[in-house]
Amino acid sequence: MARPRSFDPDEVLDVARDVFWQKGFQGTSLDDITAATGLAKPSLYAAFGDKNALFLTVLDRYHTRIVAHAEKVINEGSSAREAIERWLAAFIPRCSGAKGSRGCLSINASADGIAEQKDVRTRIEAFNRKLEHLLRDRLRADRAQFGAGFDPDAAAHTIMAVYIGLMVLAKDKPSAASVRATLDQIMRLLV
Amino acid sequence: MARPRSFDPDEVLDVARDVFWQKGFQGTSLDDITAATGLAKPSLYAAFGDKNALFLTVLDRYHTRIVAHAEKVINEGSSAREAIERWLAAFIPRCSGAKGSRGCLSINASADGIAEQKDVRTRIEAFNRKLEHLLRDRLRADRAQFGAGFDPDAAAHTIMAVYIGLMVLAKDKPSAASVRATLDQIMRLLV
DNA sequence: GCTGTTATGTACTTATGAGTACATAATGAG
DNA sequence: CTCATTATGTACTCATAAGTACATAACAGC
Repeated sequence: MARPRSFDPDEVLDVARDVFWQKGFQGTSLDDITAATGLAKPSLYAAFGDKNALFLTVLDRYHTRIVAHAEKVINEGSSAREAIERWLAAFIPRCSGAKGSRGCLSINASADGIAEQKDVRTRIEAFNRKLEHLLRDRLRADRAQFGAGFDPDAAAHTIMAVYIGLMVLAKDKPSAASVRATLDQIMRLLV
Repeated sequence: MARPRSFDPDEVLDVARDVFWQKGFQGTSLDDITAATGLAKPSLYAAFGDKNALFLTVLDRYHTRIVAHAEKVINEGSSAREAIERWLAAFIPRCSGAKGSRGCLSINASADGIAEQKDVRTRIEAFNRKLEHLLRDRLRADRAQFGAGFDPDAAAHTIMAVYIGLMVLAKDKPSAASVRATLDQIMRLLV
């Protein structure tokens, strides 16, 4: 009924995500995004609103995908311990070597000034809470698989802290073995 | 021999540090700093160079102080375990409640775009490495205080990951009890 | 083809922020 | 007191980046 879009919004959002991921929200200019996507500013504004709204959309997609994956992996199989180990191990390639050096978009945003905005802060906190609850609920459900002194809630929170710490340390491009060794340490808490 | 400074550079650096700490490097304008310090831009430039150089000076001071404190506490007393616990416990007020919400200047900088600069990245990595080595060296020196399967290097790295993770999670203003519980989990690795 | 509608590209406005020129003020030396 | 020297405050320049006005292009329906 009128001129159609010349681009796929999903593809554009993925490209924008990569730019934000690498440069941070404040470090990214709209010109960076127009250059990466090939779109002109008016097209971006028409499709996604201003820079803030675009970032929120990107961040939501990022969160949604990670949560969906976690929801699946953490609840898979009969052993809570093995499920969580599989989930953590899957992050090794993402927080070691050159590929890891960009860290995690959400955690990067958390330190960026953008997180002063309520909208962003709320989303990041909800994301952290969601992951922690997935871990906690699985550990609680299979509480019987662990020893007497085991505390599912504290363990879940500690795994989150390590997960986040590794994502920050990822910027130093550690070896996969180094990350693996840290995960092994953490797994010692799940007994 | 000429007109003297009207301000104490150390005080100004502390104020500038607080502004950078709260708003991040990219989120801080020189006007923010002039407003907070009461100094005009030419005075800042004459005393500390440009925004970059000022930030590097601030960051170095921050790192130096934390390392000096760690060097003292971690090597104090006969028990490596207790020394490290004391060191970690001292951070509880800094990564819980309202006071914790600014996190750690160094870790914030790590996610800020400023860390793309070699100068900054190098300093942050050296700082992380230094803290980790203090932990590692103490654990190695008192290796005999721990069990057969204990791995000082892996333990040191894991403590660093948790430390960093807690500093990031600090922005969510967790309770001191929550942080304490996580430290208790980590201390279970030092046996 | 013609028309209404929506997308696109160019070129702008506007704001903000880094950095500086220059005139002035405050000191110590003589 | 006078001068050389260094600090300060005002007011600027210049670059960058967000957001937009407007003319034009591409489609659907008639």
